[in-house]
Amino acid sequence: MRAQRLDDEQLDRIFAALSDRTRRRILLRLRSGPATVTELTALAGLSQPAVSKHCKVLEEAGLVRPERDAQRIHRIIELAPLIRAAVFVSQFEVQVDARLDRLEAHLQSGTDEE
Amino acid sequence: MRAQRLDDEQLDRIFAALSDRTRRRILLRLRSGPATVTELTALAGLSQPAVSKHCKVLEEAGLVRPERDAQRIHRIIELAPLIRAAVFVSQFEVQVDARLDRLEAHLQSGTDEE
DNA sequence: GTCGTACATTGCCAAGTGGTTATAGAACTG
DNA sequence: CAGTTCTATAACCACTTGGCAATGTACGAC
Repeated sequence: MRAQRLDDEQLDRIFAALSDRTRRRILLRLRSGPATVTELTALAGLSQPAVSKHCKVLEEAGLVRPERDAQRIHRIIELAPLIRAAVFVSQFEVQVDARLDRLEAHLQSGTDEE
Repeated sequence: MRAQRLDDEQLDRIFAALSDRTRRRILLRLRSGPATVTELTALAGLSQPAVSKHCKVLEEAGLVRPERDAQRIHRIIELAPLIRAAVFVSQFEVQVDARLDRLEAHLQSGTDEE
């Protein structure tokens, strides 16, 4: 079935995008609103081209959308691929306790700026 | 913080393991019980060494555990890393409707054998 | 012991990844 | 216009990945 192929390719890109900690940090940052490559570069502690590359990977996975504002380009997080990932994982009947979620989320955001 | 490092490394491996469709198929297969490399090789349509490699990747991500039974080695799925992945995704407040879950899971397992 | 089966490991290759520096382009500023 | 800022692209590098065939190893059967 052809549709399955496309699905696989999407999940390939989504999980591959999530498999890099710099990209995960970028996504976590984008929860609190759009950011420019310059801002993300400061966060990542890498060169600007490196961050541009990461943004491109996130974009191709659909996790991020660019939006021009004059000479700045803001990256905006897109939740759809995260839902796809969550749906895949949910096939294993892994139920995450919502309270545990919030706890871990809090811990992680607390140690964000390592 | 050192703990964060370990966490990142784990998520790196988990998402990287999930980023390959062959490995995802293996995991989906293992939902219905342990399987040997030989069985998984038939499923994957790849060489036996290729499947062994995939199993090793899954093992290093903690997604799978080997268990000897005489000359056969059964792979057993481990849910803990999937929970870690789900917890990460849940930080984005992506809530997957449980009914939608089951629907998509059903569709995917229906088109499993390509 | 020898044979056969199941699996892992090795060696190889093409392609992809993640980083860098240097350069180019796009848009505002003066 | 020239200059500055923000971002993307190019070129390069070391390393990893995913596949293969060939070989090695571990175990049970005979």
